[in-house]
Amino acid sequence: MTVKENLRPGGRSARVQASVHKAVRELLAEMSRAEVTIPLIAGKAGVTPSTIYRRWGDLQQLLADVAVDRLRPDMQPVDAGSGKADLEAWAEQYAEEMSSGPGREMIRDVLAAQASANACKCAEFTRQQVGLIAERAKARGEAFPDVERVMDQVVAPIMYRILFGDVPDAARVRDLVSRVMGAAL
Amino acid sequence: MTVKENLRPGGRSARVQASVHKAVRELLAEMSRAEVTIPLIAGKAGVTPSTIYRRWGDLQQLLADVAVDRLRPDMQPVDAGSGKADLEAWAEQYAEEMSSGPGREMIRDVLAAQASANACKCAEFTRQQVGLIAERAKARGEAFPDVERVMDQVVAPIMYRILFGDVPDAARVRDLVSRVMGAAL
DNA sequence: TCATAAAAGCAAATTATTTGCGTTAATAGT
DNA sequence: ACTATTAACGCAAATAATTTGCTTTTATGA
Repeated sequence: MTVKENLRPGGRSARVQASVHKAVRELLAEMSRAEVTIPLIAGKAGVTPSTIYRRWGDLQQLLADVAVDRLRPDMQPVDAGSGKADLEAWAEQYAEEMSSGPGREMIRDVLAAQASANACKCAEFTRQQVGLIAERAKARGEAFPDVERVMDQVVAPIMYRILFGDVPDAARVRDLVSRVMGAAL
Repeated sequence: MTVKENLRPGGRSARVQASVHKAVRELLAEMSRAEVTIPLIAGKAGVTPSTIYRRWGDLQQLLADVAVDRLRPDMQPVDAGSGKADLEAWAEQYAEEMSSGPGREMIRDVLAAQASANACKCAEFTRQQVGLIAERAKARGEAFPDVERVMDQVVAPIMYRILFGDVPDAARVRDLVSRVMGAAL
C-alpha cells in the first residue's frame, strides 16, 4: 500500500509513522542533512531500520514525506483589506519562508524524491492559498486574476529564483504582484 | 579542490572525469536511476570507487555534475525572423526538452545536489540563450523585453509546472510568450 | 473469539562507503 | 633534461548501510 492513506488514528502504523516523522524533524534540527541516516532515525524513533526501508524505500522518500507535511500551510492568508494587499502580503511571506534555509531544504527534499506526488501536493497547497485570496476578493466584488495566472506570474518566478540561484527580495515580489494585478484590471 | 576547474586537457584528472561521465551517461541510458550505483559506474569507467567518492563525494553530486553538462545548450536559438517568433520557437523547444523524461531527470539531479552551483549554471545557460534572442531582436531594431522579465514570465512558469506536476503544452507556452511580448511593446 | 492479513522485529547476508597507505603521474624549479 | 613536489589514483581493510527471509505482533472483520 501507499504510505499514509487510510491510517486509523490510533493504529500501529500511524504510531510508527508519527514517531519516525518526529525523529526526522528532531534530527534535522540538530544536525546537517548529510549526517542523517536511516539507522539513526530508526534508533531515535524506536523502530528497526528495516521497517523504514520497507515503508519508505529510501531516505530521499522519507525526507520528502516529512517535508511535504511541514510545507502544508498552517493558516489562512491574512486579510489585508484588498485582493492586491492580500496577495502582496501572502507572496512576501511565501517568498521569505521558502527561501529560508529550512524552506529551501524542504523544497529540495520534495523535488529530489522519485515520486512526483509530493511535489504536486505542494503546488496544490499553494494553489489553494491563492484560491482563498481570490475568492475573498471576488466576494468583496473586486476583480482578481485567474489562479493559474497568479501561479505563472507570481509563484513560479519566486520559486524559480529560489531554486536556481538568487533569492527574490521583497521589492521584486511586490513588483510581480503589481504586474499580475495590473493585467487583471 | 573543486571538480573540473583548471583541468589540463590531456591530464590524468581530465581522462578520469571523461570516462566517469561517459560511464554515467551510458548506464543512465540502459537502466533506471535507482539501479545506478557508484561501484557500478566505477567498474564501467575503469576506476576504483574510492576515486569517485573522493572526487565527487556521493552519487548525487556526480549525477548533478553529469546533468549540468548535458543541459548545456549545444546550439544557438534558431532565427525565426522576429524576436517574438524566435522566443516562441525557443520556448517551445525548451519546454519540450525539459519536460521529457530525461530532461526532468537531469533537472532533478541538478536540484537534488547539495551544492547549488550547478543549478545556478543551468539558469545561466538559459539566461544566455534568452540574451542572444534579445540581442538579435535589438539589432533588428525591435523592442524586446528585459531578459529578467522573460525569465520571470516565460522560463519560470514552464519550469515550475514541469517540476511541480503538470507539463505545459505548446499552447500555454505560446500564451506566456505573447503575454511578455505584449507587455514590452 | 478466532481467523486473516498487514506491518513490525530480528538477524544474517549483501552491498556501499570510508579510510590509511603505497604508487603513479603531472608540474614547477633548477 | 632532471629531479623534487604534490595532487590524484589504486588497493584493501574496516565500517556502515541496505536487503531479505523468517518469525512475531497487532489490527480488523467474520
